[in-house]
Amino acid sequence: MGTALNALKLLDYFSNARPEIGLSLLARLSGLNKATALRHLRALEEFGLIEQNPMTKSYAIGPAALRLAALREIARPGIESARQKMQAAMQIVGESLHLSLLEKNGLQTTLVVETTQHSVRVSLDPSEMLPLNATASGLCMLSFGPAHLRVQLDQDVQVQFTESTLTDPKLIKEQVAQIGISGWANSSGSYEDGVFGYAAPIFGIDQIALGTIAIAVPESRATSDRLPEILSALHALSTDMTADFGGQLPDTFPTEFHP
Amino acid sequence: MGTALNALKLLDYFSNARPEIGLSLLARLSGLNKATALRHLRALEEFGLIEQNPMTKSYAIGPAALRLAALREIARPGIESARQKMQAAMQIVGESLHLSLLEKNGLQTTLVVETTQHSVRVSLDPSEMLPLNATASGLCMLSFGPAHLRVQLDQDVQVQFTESTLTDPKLIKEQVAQIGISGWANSSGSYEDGVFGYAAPIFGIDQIALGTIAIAVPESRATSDRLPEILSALHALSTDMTADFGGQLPDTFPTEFHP
DNA sequence: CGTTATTGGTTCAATAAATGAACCTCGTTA
DNA sequence: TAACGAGGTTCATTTATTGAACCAATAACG
Repeated sequence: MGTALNALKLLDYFSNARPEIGLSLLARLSGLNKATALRHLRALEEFGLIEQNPMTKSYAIGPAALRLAALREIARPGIESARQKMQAAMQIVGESLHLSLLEKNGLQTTLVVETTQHSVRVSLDPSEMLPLNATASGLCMLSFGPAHLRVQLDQDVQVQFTESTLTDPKLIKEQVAQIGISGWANSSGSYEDGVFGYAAPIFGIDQIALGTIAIAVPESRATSDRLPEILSALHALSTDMTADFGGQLPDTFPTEFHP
Repeated sequence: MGTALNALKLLDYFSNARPEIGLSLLARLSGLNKATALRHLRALEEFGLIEQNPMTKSYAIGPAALRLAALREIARPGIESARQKMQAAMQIVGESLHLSLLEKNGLQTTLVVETTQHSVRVSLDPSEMLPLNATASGLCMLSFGPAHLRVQLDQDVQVQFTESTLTDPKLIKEQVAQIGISGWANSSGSYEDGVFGYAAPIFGIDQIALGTIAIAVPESRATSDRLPEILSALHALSTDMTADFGGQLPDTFPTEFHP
């Protein structure tokens, strides 16, 4: 049921690591028949969501994506000013930032601003779904997001990404409780080795987190003396962006973050 | 033929003026049966390209648009730096800018940067297709774009938008020839009364324009003393953005724009 | 107030559209 | 040159899409 949806799902196979995909590979990845995949691609191409490289014959996301994003910005403003705030914060902190929003299927990285100040940087994939148990953003979301996320915690099996990934629901809940008090979350290589993350919530009108803002730092620069700077930037972004999205901070939310 | 495409076409009814649409209206606009429209909307919603406002029950473009735009930026970089350049130019010139790219169906406004310096400003709709005969961008595209556009000029009927819209193919061709020499195009209320436009081409690797960059000025500020400033900004954007998009200026392209 | 339109959404038989195995052609590789 | 995998096509079979009528709920109206 849902031909249109099946066609759209092809778009999910494009990612940072694989921005262009050929017909055969895409058919294999999606499990669809080549003919079906091709017909879907043609439909998407006609709309502009897919573009075929005339030389390589490979397919990539098309220009219509940009138009729709602009339209989205009109319907639900916030991203544009978020981008600017993140860019400004990036200049000060000198690290990559990413904004993630809670969507139907999970926590989606929506906006990435990479640092221009270091060649060793954390590079995030905007097509990625963030695991709640293994990332600072995810833990933050568990702590400040809708209750059903915490309920599901006991049901779902938590994936182990690295040695330091938390998978025991009990340990995760302890972390989450701690984050509820401090207001910010951090992760030390629990998703990817060598990547430290610091995240803070962005609240909706109902004082429940609708997304997170996070700073990702490579291990080599994740020294404790940089923490105050990072936390101060994070707190400012958290409060400012909550306001931008028309949300409201809970009364119990700390007025500043402490290490 | 093409269910997926029909579903996607629903997205085309969203615009600056109508960012949220209810089921019945959308069915009427698209000519689809309500049941069909609903099924399509549900499919799009599941993918995240559509989002339903739980209060008003109206539909709007969803968050997946942003994710796809980010993916597009990876596959075909350029927009992000284009945005920054346009923002910088906006600060200097103090007027709204828009980038339009030639897509399958015509010239699409892809990126809009509105001026923050004046309350009277030109506000563009990113979902709009620009008519080639009535806008500075369109004329510019006719002049520097692929040859088939000029061929079609004789076949298609040119729409008259205002009193000063050019509709005679002969007159249009004269204009286009002139633009080919000067390098930039302008329009004086030929699309919308009271809006002056100035546009310059952005070239692809084949030295054929793949898009245009334009500055839109309300009539009240479109005085001749501001022209040098506008043209200088336009020329810089034209050459810089051609480079950003991996393109090449034709050898005959002027090194600066003259009134 | 009762009436009338209009909204979002559902149902189900009729039908039109999607599907997939096999096939074709062409460029690479062994 | 033979084998392979690439992109793409064909067409009988099957499956999902379609749309008129219908329902419940809300808004508009005399």
